[in-house]
Amino acid sequence: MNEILKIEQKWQKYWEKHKTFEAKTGSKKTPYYILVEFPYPSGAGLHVGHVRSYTAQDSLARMMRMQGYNVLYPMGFDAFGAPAEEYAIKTHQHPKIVVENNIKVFGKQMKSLGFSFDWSRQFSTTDPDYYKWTQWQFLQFYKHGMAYKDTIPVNWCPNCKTVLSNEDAAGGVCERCGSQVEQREKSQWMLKMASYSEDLLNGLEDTNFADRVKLGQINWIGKSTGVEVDIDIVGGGNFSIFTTCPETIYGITFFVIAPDGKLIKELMPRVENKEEVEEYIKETAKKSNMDRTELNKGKSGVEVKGIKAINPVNGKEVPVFLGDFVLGDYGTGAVMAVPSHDQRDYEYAKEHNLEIIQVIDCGDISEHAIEKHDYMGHGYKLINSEEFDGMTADEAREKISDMLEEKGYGRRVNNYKMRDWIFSRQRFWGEPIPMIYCEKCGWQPMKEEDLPLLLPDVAEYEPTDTGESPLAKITDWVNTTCPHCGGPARRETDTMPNWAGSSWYFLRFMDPHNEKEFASMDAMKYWNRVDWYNGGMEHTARHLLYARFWVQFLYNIGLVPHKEMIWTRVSHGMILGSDNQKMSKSKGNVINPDDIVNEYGADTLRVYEMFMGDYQMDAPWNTDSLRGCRRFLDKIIRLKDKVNEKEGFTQSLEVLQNKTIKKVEYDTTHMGYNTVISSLMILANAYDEMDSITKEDYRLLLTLLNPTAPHITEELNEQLGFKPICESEWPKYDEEKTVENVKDIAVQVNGKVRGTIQITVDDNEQVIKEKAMECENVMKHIEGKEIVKVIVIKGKIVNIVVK
RNA sequence: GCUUCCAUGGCGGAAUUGGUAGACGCGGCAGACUCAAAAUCUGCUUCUAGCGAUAGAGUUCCGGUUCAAGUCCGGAUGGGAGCACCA
Repeated sequence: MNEILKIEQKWQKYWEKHKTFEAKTGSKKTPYYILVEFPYPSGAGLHVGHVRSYTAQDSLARMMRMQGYNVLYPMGFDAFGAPAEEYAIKTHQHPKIVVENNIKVFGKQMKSLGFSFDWSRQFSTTDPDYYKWTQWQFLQFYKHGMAYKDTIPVNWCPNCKTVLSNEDAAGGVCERCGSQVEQREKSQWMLKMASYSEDLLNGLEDTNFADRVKLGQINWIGKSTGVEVDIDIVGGGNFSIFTTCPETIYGITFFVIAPDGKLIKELMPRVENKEEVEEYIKETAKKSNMDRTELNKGKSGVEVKGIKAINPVNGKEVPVFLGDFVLGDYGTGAVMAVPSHDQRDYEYAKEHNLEIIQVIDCGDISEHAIEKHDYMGHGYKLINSEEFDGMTADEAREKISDMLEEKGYGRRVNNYKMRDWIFSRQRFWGEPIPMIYCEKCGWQPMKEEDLPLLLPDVAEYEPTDTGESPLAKITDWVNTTCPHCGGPARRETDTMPNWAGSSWYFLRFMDPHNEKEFASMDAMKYWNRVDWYNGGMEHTARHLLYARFWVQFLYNIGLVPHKEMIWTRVSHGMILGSDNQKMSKSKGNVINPDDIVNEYGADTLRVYEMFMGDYQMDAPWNTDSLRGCRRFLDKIIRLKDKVNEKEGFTQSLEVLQNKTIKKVEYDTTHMGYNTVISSLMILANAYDEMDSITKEDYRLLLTLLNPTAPHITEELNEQLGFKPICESEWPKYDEEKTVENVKDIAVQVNGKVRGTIQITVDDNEQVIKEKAMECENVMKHIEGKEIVKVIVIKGKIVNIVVK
């Protein structure tokens, strides 16, 4: 085994010394940018899951370089964030030191696996040279009115002691620690991401993302089309509601407004049951989102007495309720309730004994409401809806919307679930937000020339219960002067979320050492965009969405060449433990890549991870199967003994060789990594059956396997006396030689295989038919029967239909 | 509940996109080499019947389209993922 490690290290040193994988910006070769998500350098080290996607993209990168592309395959580290900070608190080290050490370990591990990264472009998001530009870009957001400070109820994680974005608190649970999130009113920096909803939706058309990735984003953006209707209050005043079902508007029997919204505050002076209403508002505020979902099997709420609202279409006066299922920050914070055709409204009406008016003739609703997708699909007609009676729901939907617009009662609008991006974190280990508060001048941006705003070196970085960042305690750092008036002022003490640095790192890789700009337009135009980006499915609604938003903004202010800078996005499946469970320390099913490299070699691990299954699906670890891959590489080594002195290729292997080149090329570019390996196993088996093979035969196999197993193939290639594979060209196949001259095909009778015949490429349909009829077993099955027709699919199959 | 993906031997998975289902690998069984073990090599390995040629069944289940369905269409069941009182 030591022999293998020696060989692997030898070639790793060779690549490093010869700068084999450094990409030259501006080279005349066709540029191609392959990206894998840069890792968070945790203390646990590299995971076998990293190895899977890095190897897959590495094999693509290595093949394409040999094909003459100028491949950019960079690597860096996303090192801001809570884990490093927590580890630092525990061990009383500065997070900077923790991160530096972890990065060293990760780098060493990656090098031991032979990934062909361009290490000259490496950086960490925590490098001041890098986060200077993250801060600079934040200032651009601010200067273009895209960043603002607002006091809103936000997701607060009591364990991590920080605010979380909606994306990080999906389901009311902290994404990092799993704690239940609380709602707290806090003043936060926000980025106006919601205003990009439509652009982010439309932009997907200019990408080649995998369907499941697109769908994930579409889902999260959550567009719904409907009508906003203005509702007058009896005795003056009004509010608006948003509905996606305007066709049911005649069925309104009450309205429900959000207890956490602004509307109820405005109405308060006119409310007759103030105490009751205020009590309900207080109770709601105490509940987290999760509680709201779980505790309300029944629908809680109180009537807002003294307030009656008017349905504009028929003048009907109905009561107004408070209900915590209505959210203050979605739509208008108020809804019309049509209990006959909405399950939630129905339950609320039952709970509070409210009137139910059926407006769509869809049969009995005494058990439950019949909802939109049912009545629309069935073409049911309207009733109790004045002049719209008798129209189908589909038709009425448009006609009623038209009417609302014509009469000025409302307008068609789109609503989105996606909110603005909560951009403040009350933690130490993040990019400081480069804003200064002055009593006289308010919030002021730092001067760009003063960036980077460095994190101070201090002894304490524990988060605080008060909801203030630990930076707030460092008065030397906090106290500064106002960039506008020069008077005394205080720095913002919150830091950015760790999604900030990763939102544009792929741009920096195009021009990583630029001191004047985050990346030059020339460099970005040369590399054009990320051609192929691999990452986890869990980043679809977060990192990838943030990154697209960030890039679209930069595009709109003229700083990047495309609105979408990422073309293809794919995601790999997880590697599970051998027990089919997610790998975790507590389950004891974690495989450490270092152990595998030491025992079997990096090439074996790489081949195994490519061979283990469908790249896009989860796959369980299996050490026996890994050993099988070691055996395969041993066979490759043994094949060297079969090499003879003859020139050129062996004639009888020609078709298989051409076919294999074609398949390896196609599969490598279509994520069929497992079948790349199996086709090479087939080729190796064919070689093994020969008495001897030529040097060229052998070198072909080594070259095709090289992208996946780069070390051992280089070594064997060198032993044959050839120049290194990584400096050679990829073999070309001849399409004509991928087809056998002679082939066995099946003959079916009535769709059942009854025999096989041998055909040649020259055989015409008539000849094939005759051969099929002469087949002994086929004759038995057609004897005495009437032949209805004979279907001949050239090169594939013959089917004889008989009666 | 909504959205979405998936279902093939003992296991991981192939199937040129409608054309011989089970490639390749793992595991298992039998054999060779060996004093023995490891390694390696050879053969078999979807199920049923048969010594065998062969025949029948078979890609979760039911139905349809087609000369031909793992693949396309409709329905059911089971499982994964995402969102979840979003009006």
